[in-house]
Amino acid sequence: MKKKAVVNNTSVCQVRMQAINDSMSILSGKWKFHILGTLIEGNKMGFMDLLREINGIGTKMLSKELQDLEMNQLVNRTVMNTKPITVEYSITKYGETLSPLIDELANWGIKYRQSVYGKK
Amino acid sequence: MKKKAVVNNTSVCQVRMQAINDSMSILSGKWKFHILGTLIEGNKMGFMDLLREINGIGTKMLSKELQDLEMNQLVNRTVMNTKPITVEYSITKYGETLSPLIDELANWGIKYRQSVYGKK
DNA sequence: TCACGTAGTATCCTATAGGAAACTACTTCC
DNA sequence: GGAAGTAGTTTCCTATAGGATACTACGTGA
Repeated sequence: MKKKAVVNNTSVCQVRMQAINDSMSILSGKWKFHILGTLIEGNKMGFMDLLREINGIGTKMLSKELQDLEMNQLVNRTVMNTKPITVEYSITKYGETLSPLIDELANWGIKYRQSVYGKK
Repeated sequence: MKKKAVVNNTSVCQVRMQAINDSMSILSGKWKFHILGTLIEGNKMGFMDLLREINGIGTKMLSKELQDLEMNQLVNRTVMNTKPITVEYSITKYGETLSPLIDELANWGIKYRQSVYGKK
């Protein structure tokens, strides 16, 4: 039996792997999907709105993750010149392209839970 | 201006958040998507095949992640009674339900890369 | 007998992710 | 003047993810 060559270490597979790495590096961490998901369905939210809406997140993480997402053009941050200064976060058009991915992730999780606890 | 109540802290949103948490806890880590993706397109692979195919992974991580995935019924591990003992890893029917998610992730990453470096 | 291929385990180490809590700074309401 | 709401920043701490390396154990072919 001869040494089996590496099956598919070029072109398509490598591009795919790289693509998955790219996606993961941008969407990594415990909170990105939650933040994006929340902004997708409730557009225009303040920092405190997000903090209340996303169960368990703290100010440090929210702040840091929002900066990451802004840097990657997935969310907009607009400072409003209101009486007490407020900030509006919203999803960008580009961020909206993540909608199917997030839906897929959520739906898979729901199906998973059903398969574990039995559907009722 | 009255205190704004929490917008949506029940039912739908909470279920969605929980679902995303479920998915993420199962698919967490640097390598799960790569392993699953590789097994989806190249069914029946040995440990060493995977090690060679997945660029950058080491034996410890591969072993650990495969155990996780097996525990969650996403991959099958079958010990073959061949001359030198070999092991066959393959994706389960249940694991295949992740195919659209992985495709979505990969395609998004590809589009992202194009948008950053310009399409050529 | 020794190198090589199979399939992992075990050990050690480090970087970072992420939580808790306190603090800043500004404004408005009471 | 003080509480409370806005939007964060800073500091400190710890758990864990993950890499590198070495090792086990078994069988085969030269």
